Amino acid sequence: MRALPVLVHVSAKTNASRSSAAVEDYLERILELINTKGYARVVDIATSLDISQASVTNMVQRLDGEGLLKYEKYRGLVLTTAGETLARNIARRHQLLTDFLKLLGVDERVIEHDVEGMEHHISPSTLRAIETLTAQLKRRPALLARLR
Amino acid sequence: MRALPVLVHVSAKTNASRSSAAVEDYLERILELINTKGYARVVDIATSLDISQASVTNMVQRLDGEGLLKYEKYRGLVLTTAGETLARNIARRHQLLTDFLKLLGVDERVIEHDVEGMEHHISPSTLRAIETLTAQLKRRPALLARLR
DNA sequence: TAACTAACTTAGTCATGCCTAAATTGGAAC
DNA sequence: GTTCCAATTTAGGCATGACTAAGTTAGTTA
Ligand SMILES: [Mn+2]
Ligand SMILES: [Mn+2]
Ligand SMILES: [Mn+2]
Ligand SMILES: [Mn+2]
Repeated sequence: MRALPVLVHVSAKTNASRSSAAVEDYLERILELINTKGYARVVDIATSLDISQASVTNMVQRLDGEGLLKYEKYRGLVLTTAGETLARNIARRHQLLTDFLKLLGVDERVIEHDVEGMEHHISPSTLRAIETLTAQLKRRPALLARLR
Repeated sequence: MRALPVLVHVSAKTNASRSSAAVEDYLERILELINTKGYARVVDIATSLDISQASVTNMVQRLDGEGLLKYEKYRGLVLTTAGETLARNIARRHQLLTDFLKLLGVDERVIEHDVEGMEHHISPSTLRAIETLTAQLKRRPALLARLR
């Protein structure tokens, strides 16, 4: 009689590891479209992200495969709970960074650009730190004035 | 007699456009190695960035092609003026972000990780804003204490 | 000086994401 | 019910940047 395997699951199913910046950008924009238009069609996502429709179709199918949204060919899509959680999370980072840089007086266009990249590299503890700082700064007009 | 071409140079030579995060990481590390060990060999860069030697050789040849460093096969490399400028620039962003997050009391390991990603998305004006903020915060111990 | 070997390069492959061009689909208009 | 066409999907490519495996090089050592 042979010994039973000790480890049955080494890793459940190539666990959703870490989301890439691209995945976060798609999810964030999809949630935003759903919140403002009520739905997110391939053409909307493509226009909004300035990416070809073909690329969007491709990514949407991939996100479906990863369980971040449910997609029906030629029809439409809805975020799953997992997808919406990720979307809200990246949206929060985007918003916080934007608020923070606005407080510092950085130009809107630059903020847009920089935040779009930085948001993908903010750990929870860094997020909290900047959140706290932002809150404190907001009640110190004197200091804020000196920052510009 | 045919008409002469009107546009000889549409774009000098696919100008060094914008450096990728990878290029910046390589240049930053190369400069750091040169400053601490006096030279940067392929094996050093590979170990330091935790990337295979083959990948480093590949990138080093590419950076040579882009005029960011001079490379002699099997021998060694030196940064060009353009390469060193870029290297110092990314190093500065890295340092500033690190200082800033340290001030906020973020854990060293987290800082390392986040800065390594964020540093590639900081425009000059955002850099200046955080620089100013950091300087002001440094002379406000009371406020800093409240941030932790 | 001949052998050894760490460092290096080359060759071939892969994943991620993006593109254009060429079908396909399905709802709206006639 | 057909036709039309915008939206969508598929097919085929390309750039970036990483990997492993298989050579090559050159400096050290015996
Ligand atoms: Mn983004
Ligand atoms: Mn965003
Ligand atoms: Mn980096
Ligand atoms: Mn760095």
